[in-house]
Amino acid sequence: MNFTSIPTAQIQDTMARLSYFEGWDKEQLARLAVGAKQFALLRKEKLAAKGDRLEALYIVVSGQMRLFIPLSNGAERVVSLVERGDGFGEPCLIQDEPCPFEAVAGKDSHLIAIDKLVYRRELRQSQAMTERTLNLISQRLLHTLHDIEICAQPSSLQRVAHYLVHLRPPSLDTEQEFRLPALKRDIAAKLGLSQETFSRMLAFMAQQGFIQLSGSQVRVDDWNRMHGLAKAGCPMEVAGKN
Amino acid sequence: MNFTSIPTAQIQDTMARLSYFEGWDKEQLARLAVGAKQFALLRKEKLAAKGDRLEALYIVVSGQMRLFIPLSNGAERVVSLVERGDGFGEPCLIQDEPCPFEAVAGKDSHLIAIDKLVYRRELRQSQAMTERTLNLISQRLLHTLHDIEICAQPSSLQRVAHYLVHLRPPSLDTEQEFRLPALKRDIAAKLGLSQETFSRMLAFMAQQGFIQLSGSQVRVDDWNRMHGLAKAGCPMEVAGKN
DNA sequence: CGTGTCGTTGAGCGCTTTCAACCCTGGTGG
DNA sequence: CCACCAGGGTTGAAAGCGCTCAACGACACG
Repeated sequence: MNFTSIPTAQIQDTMARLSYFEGWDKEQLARLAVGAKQFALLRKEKLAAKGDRLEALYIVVSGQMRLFIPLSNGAERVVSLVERGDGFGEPCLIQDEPCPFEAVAGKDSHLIAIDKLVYRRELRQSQAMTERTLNLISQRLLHTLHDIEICAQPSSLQRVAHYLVHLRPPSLDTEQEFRLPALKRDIAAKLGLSQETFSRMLAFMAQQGFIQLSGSQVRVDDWNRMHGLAKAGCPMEVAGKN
Repeated sequence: MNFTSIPTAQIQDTMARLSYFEGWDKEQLARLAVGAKQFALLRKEKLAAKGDRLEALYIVVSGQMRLFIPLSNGAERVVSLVERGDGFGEPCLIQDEPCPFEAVAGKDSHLIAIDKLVYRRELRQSQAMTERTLNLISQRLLHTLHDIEICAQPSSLQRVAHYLVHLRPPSLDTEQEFRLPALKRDIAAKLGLSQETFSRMLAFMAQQGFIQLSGSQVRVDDWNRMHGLAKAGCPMEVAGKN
């Protein structure tokens, strides 16, 4: 964890450019920046272990953080992949509870750490900030429920189909080609699948003409058919010849 | 859905006795009670479908609500079992998003519905209420993450063990006997297991001396051994004779 | 050209599900 | 008092799906 000593004013400046703080008061940011630190993490470097007491709110400035629950068989269940402009740790700080996941850098990253006490003090004193945070956490809870919905799908094929469908939102009316937002391994771990199964399902969908894929580029020609896959329990039929 | 026309004052009175509103201002409750309705639900009666726009915050006065995600194979993935004094729907109201689950009465129940507009107005105007709600939702997010952790366990035996361990909190230092907090069917659906598998795992744990059970009464003699089960990937070994 | 990371493919096993029948309990009405 | 029924739960047998292990391929980097 490489602390590059950076003046508060510059940290505040960086914060102002992050989507996390979009629309926040300038004075609010100034107060939050007090005692905040910026630092770098190397790929695979661990920031927090499951059960740790977090001492700060973390915001990703660049890179990516993998939040996951370590499993007894050595595997991981990815809970969230935090990209630039997003943060994590609010519920732990607010409730003073141990961290429910492990936080490891997925790439070389830069983060900002906002001191826990400062954070809580500001939260207590600013209605606007409390509201924003409530919105944020509500959003995140809904998002988590949606993740659960995906993982609850009875077959792995449906899980992947559901995931792809959920990946559409950014106006893919004309552009139906996109790239997977993370390593396939991590996506698999988020869907509760092994890397191998995820690969096989993608291959199957390609072979059946649901998608075309090269590397992490994916093209979906017919979203309706994809929706069908997500809902219908097509039992991965003979797949021999159609 | 049987609306028993009840005066606002009496609803406010009922609210004051619910743990959900513990410590809230009396005036706050009075304002929230305006436009609130109390009603009864019969066992299995549906209150909201997945995708519905909720028009109220719901608080359970008696009975139990099952919140679940319906699956394509007709099964359900229980997300939460809401008992007396708890509520649901806040994130949907706050974010104005469709309901991510289905809400059905698990038993004959009585609920209070607090009008969406009233709720949001009060939330906007009261720092205290925003804070409380933020705490509530944070708590719920952490709880949901823990549920994910349980469901992520690689074997069903570990899932059940984890679940039982998590059921301990209420000072079971002396009293290590308790009863399951819901129908086994619903617990199974919350663990992402079929009813049959859940039954088998309990039977196995009983046969191996991890627990004693009669009906929904469970006694755990050695919590350490149970912890062991939850973490170690004991692959349901031969179980023949020890 | 070696090394590390990411991903694909193949073969085999075993757990979980599914479908089925059966048991048990409590309530109801003749 | 007992027959009957509905709901909840248990148990058995069979089948399939996803995991594990392992080897291989592709690609980037130094």
